[in-house]
Amino acid sequence: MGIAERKEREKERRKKEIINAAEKVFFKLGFDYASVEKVAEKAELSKATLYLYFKSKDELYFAICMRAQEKMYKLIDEALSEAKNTVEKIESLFYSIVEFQKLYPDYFRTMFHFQTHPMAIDPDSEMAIENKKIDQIYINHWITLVEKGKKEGIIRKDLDPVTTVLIFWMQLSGFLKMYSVLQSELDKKFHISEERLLKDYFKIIFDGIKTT
Amino acid sequence: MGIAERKEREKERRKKEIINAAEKVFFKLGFDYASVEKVAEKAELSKATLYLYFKSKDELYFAICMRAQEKMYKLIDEALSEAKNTVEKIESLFYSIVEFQKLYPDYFRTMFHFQTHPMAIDPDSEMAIENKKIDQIYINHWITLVEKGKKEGIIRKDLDPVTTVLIFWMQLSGFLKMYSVLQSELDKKFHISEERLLKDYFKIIFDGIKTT
DNA sequence: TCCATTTACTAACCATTGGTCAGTAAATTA
DNA sequence: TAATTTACTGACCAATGGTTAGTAAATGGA
Repeated sequence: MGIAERKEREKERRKKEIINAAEKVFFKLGFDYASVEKVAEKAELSKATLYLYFKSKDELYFAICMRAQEKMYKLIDEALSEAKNTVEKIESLFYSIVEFQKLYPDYFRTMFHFQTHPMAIDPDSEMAIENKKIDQIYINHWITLVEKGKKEGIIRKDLDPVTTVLIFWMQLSGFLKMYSVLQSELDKKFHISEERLLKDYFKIIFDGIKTT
Repeated sequence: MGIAERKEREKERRKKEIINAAEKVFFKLGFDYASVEKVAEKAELSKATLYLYFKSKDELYFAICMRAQEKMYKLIDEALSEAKNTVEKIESLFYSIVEFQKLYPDYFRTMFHFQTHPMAIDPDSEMAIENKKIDQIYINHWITLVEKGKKEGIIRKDLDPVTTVLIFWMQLSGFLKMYSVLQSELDKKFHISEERLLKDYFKIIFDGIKTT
């Protein structure tokens, strides 16, 4: 039955084309000001057709979030694989997330917006489950990294690994969100260079986590 | 000319009544799902009347932000006035902002949303100028606090005060935003208590800033 | 007191939005 | 060739942020 498979492939391709168009529109206008109609135009389809492939504007947005997640974790994997020891691994985890925001500011913005805005995504949908699973894998990965750091005497003994990872993530993504907003006026308004800010931030975080 | 003054007072009162109504609606539904029509209903006025007092939905929202700012700075002032020395002052600055999010989660949400979403507010409007001025006063206040901390040997010499204050604010407000989102699932999903999280966060920040 | 003007307000409207549905033309199947 | 399924769309709906033309009452001057 080659036809069914071809149709399946074509359906997937169309879906990707729609996400490509959505990316362009959402990145340009942001979630609030982007319209489904504009995405449809960019995809050269009618709006009604988009709703055959995605249940809602939120779900369309979520599809982009999944691409963002993929990009970020890929970047992290690359950085971690190059690190020689636990210290380097923890440090490069930090830097690769910073790098993610710098390389793909639109993807970062999309991800953060999703994390901080309650959206009407079916939590039992295939996409949502896949998304959560991948997150969980990485979180566990980082927790073992912190545990290793504690054993090796790199990280303070009085810090709980789960709590530390959570704080690390909350604070870093929150910081980067603020960073992405302020970035343009950093020099003009505060006379601070980007490098200086990131360097000092790094110092503050790590000398807090490290054993002294 | 008592009439003009009475009219002026009544205008101000009406404006406050509208902000009160707006607060209720925005807090309940969030910026995106709140409608100007609903605010008008709550204020027992027509929508068109609201637009005589506020240029746009964004400006209405901004009025609530200013109340939020007021509340926060008031809380900070109280905490700082009770602190006995520089260490206590810096610590209580941290805690009072945390306290602000806990006491007035809606105001915090409003403030953060405004800070991270580009809004169509006239930057030359009276409100916007007033807002920026107050911010500037407090930022300068904190910078001198960090400078004092450096002189007294409490804060590391290699940190630039301006950068440090900026990092402190970006990271803390970002962290609290994530905290407000995750709060409800903290125990369920990560088996972490709020106190533990905040305590460890405090530890991580401060042992990074302090001289060792 | 009478009349012109200003003030405070609104009903009705507009363009745009996210989302729906009845229907169609082409591909597939039997 | 006829029936069915697939992929798609035009036209519609309710709700939204924002505007406009107009009204009724309060005010001020004669």
